[in-house]
Amino acid sequence: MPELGIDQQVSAIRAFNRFYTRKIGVLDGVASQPFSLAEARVLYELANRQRPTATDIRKELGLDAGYLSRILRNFERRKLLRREASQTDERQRFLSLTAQGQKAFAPLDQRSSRDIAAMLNDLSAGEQKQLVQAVERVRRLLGDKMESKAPFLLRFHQPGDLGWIVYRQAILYAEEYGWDWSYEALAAEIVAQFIKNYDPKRERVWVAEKDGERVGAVLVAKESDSIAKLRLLHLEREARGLGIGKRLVEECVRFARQSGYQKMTLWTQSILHAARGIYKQGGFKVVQEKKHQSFGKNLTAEIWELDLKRTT
Amino acid sequence: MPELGIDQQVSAIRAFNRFYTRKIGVLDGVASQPFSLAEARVLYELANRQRPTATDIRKELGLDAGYLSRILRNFERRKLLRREASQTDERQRFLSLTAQGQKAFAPLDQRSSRDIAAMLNDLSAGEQKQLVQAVERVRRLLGDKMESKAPFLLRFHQPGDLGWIVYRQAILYAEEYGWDWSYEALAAEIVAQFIKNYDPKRERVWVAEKDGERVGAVLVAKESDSIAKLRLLHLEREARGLGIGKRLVEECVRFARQSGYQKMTLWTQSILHAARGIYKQGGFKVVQEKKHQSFGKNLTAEIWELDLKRTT
DNA sequence: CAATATAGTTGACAACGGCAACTACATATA
DNA sequence: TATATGTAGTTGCCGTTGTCAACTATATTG
Repeated sequence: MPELGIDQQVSAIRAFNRFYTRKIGVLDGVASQPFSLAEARVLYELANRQRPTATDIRKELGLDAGYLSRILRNFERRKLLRREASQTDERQRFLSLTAQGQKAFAPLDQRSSRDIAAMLNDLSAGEQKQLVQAVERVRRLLGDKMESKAPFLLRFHQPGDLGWIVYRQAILYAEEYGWDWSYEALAAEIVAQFIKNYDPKRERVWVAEKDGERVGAVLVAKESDSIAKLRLLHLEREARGLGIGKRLVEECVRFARQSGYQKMTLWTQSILHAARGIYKQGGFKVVQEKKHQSFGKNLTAEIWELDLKRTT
Repeated sequence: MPELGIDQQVSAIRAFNRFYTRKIGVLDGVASQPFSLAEARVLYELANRQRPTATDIRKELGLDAGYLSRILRNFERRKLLRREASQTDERQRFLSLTAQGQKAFAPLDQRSSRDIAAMLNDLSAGEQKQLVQAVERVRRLLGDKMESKAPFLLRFHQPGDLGWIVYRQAILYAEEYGWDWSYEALAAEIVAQFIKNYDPKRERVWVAEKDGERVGAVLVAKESDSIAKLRLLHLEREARGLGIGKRLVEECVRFARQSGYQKMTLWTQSILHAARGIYKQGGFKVVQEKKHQSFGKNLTAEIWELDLKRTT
């Protein structure tokens, strides 16, 4: 990939800022007639909070206190706003929209939604999804802690998932541990064998998704009639520490029990600390260790096992 | 994937707009002291165009003509701006920054760059790349025709590329033709075999990138000492029609000739019209056809060949 | 209790920015 | 060639937006 220098990155971001500033300007439709931009923003806050104080809004929007005071007085005069004195602090007053205020906000809100819907409508379904994912990625990268509605979701596999697993594992282990292409070969081989002999009743893939993007996966393969093998567990960096790995392994164990296996086994490397922690937590025990040279590094391989008959 | 309704998409975009508006506000540092927002924007345009007229700027920024006129007069009074009468049209005057104007613009520009650089600096290298890619994707989706500096770029393979090929092919053919998971099995198998027996001198992978993202790939595998096999050619939808497929195949043919193969062969399906067109253009000929049932569909497979000794 | 901080208000005032009338030149039409 | 229409840019008018600082009233701190 042609590495971009920091300057090029900066100018890419600046270009985006100019572009998007204009885009938003167009979407705002030169501010919604009866309200100035600042008023519209205040209105939005009033509509989307429960009984804020003036200071809450001032801090959120970074407005001048005097200016805000006048905007609010104006709203009150127009009977859009109600102010109720606080019991605990007589300086502050709780703000809320009146029914009339709600009514005034609605079209403004709808217009904005309609404009955006129209914009989305020019895109195909796939592009829409890409757009939403891209903007959410930007927000997440720039540190907006979005309370993702669902923290994460597990599902069975879909077309492309197994290729994705090879793709991501190869990159992850190359970046983090410097493993060479032979690891990708191994992963591809495992996946190819898995699909070719796929037994839906006794084998399964789980993919973890967060905000619509794949963030991890694992698969259970049949080693023998009584032994299940857990393979290719991995989590994307941004999804670690959320308990997703634990859930994936738990699902595997549950499935293996249900499918009548006696034992579950897995093969891993001693340096994969995060994964090891998860296995340990899941009740697996190391039963064998072996130094070897693979993937361009000196490694210590480990075989772990879990007895599925015992209820831990 | 949990399909988002249009409403959820709209609200995701709106949330982003609010978030990003604030972000840009912060980056602008409450407008750069000696200039108002509008002035700063005008200054930016003046600095980044060669001899625009007032109307050019007015249209670009959507400013009121009177307002702009005053801003420009103000700049001229401050000796930041030079206006030269046009020969061809005596109504208009060409605008350009004086040396002093450049000097006034520089810190403003630097500040903006510095702020963005600082923001980027809080991210890891990988995250920076993701951010740039995400904003560029947004721009592209929203129809900003960015003259991508390089239309596209071909490179050899890196970790993850082969997994990526399986991943994307499986999804593409599932979406476009409804092929089932057995195609993914085949692709994974091909890739696994390819890596396992990889012969750097006589085998090769090309990946096409556009704006830093993979958009297509192909590989040349050794069928026998004298026969090369072209495999797994594909292009992402957004990269079609740009001549990338043609380039990929040309590279394959060139490489195969250079590596001493006598003949190049490939296997494809009659319904893959786009790919077929590229093969035909590359001089390949169909030498065999066969109906078969695979990937959950009734298909007609074709074997194509190209004699590498003839110079077409 | 005095000192200090916080919530919110008010007046003064500079700047922003939209509108419309206007000049000067250019282009189309007959 | 005369006339109409269009475009580039300027100017005055004027309401709106938004900043600053002074001020009141209540809370908090030590």
